[in-house]
Amino acid sequence: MPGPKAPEEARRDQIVNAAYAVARRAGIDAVTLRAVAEEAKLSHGLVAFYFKRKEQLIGALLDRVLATTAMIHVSEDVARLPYAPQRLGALLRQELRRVARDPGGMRLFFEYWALGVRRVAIRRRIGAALERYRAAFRAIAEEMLPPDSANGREMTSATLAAVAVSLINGCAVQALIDPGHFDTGAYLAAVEILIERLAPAPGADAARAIDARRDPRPDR
Amino acid sequence: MPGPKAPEEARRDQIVNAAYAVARRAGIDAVTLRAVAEEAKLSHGLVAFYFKRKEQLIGALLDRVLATTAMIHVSEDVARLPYAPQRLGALLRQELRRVARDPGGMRLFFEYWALGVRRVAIRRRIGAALERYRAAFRAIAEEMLPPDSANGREMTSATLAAVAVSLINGCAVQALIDPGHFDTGAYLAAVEILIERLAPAPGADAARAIDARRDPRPDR
DNA sequence: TCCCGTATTGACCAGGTGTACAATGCAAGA
DNA sequence: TCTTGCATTGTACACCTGGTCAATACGGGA
Repeated sequence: MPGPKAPEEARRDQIVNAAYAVARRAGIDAVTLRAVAEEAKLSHGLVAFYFKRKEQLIGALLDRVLATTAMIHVSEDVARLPYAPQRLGALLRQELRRVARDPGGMRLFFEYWALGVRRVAIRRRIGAALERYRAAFRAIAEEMLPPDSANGREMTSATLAAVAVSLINGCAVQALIDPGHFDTGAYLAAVEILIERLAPAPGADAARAIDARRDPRPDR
Repeated sequence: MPGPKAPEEARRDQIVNAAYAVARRAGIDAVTLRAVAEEAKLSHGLVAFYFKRKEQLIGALLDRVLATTAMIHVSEDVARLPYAPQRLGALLRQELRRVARDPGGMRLFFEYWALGVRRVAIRRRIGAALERYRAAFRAIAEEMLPPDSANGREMTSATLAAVAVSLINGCAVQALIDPGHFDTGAYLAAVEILIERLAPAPGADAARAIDARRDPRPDR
């Protein structure tokens, strides 16, 4: 099973790496066999040899894009926070920072999103990725909305997770298109206020202190 | 000003209409001079004659897309609502309904958004459209966040408007890619709960009951 | 009726695309 | 050393793109 097919797989990785570089630099439309081949210092014939159809190359590239934009990693520091609203806030803060730090990845994600509108295979994979993304928030949301039905009259963990994902993606849509007119720091502050309003946390200040220690104040 | 340049302008409209139809059916990539010409039952030479550069056709098409997706219309019914939170909720409901009723338009908007990432002219126009879109919400938000600084510690009308726009665009991103796993109705309900939590409207008994429980924020 | 100006057409071009494949290079085994 | 097998190359092809432009169709004055 774990055959030493290293060389062949390494070539494929090299090609996908090159495709990723091209896509970041000039967009998905610019990911042509020849452009990728030049980036990888190979002949375009070889690229076509390893990915029989261009669609396969685009699909392999999508793997990488989703891995870096729609994959959430709950760090130890975040998981240790005792109150769910704190964790939700910390996670939102983490993801919004990622968007601000690596806008290129998010741009690529949206380019694929638009592609997925017409191509079923891509659409399904993006839908699944978003579903996994929501699941990470849903786990936290379940703690925030306990059986106390008066608290969440119609609010379920699923919808709260969807709102959280909306806040991230919606911010990206606005911030990436004109960073000048969009204050991500203020946006994040507003989101945190919303969270407190939804489920006041006893130690909100503690959570802020932790984040402040790691990153002294976002721009202003 | 009302020059009888009707015929020439009518042709351009006809061409843009055809381009819009093609874009809705098959995406922006499919908007080629020949495809548009065929849709309009003209020769591709004529399309190229009226729009010297394809970029101009794409630009004219963007006008139409923005007019139907990033243009907000506050109806009389909504404007008559006495309390700002009510108007905010009604506006969000209206826009989310529009997204659900005409997904094609929103898809095109995002396709252009992705295009704008690389093309400055498009990016600027989309940025401006989003700014106008936010402005509509900002007007309402200003009423919701009066000089009562304790109410909105860091929350300004601008950021609240940005959050509202995020909720719409973020919902579209999730709902359009896999309508099966996304309950827009539940999402809207959650958003309305958030609004009540943020600024309880007189007459919303449930919201008041919750607030009575414990909401006065410990400042700082 | 002819005539003329303009709206319209269709052929043509240069460039770029994905794909196929014969021709090469090359390194390891006999 | 020669041979063999495979990774790699470059060429070729059919198609499509945006753009140009001479040739044409056509409709309304004279």
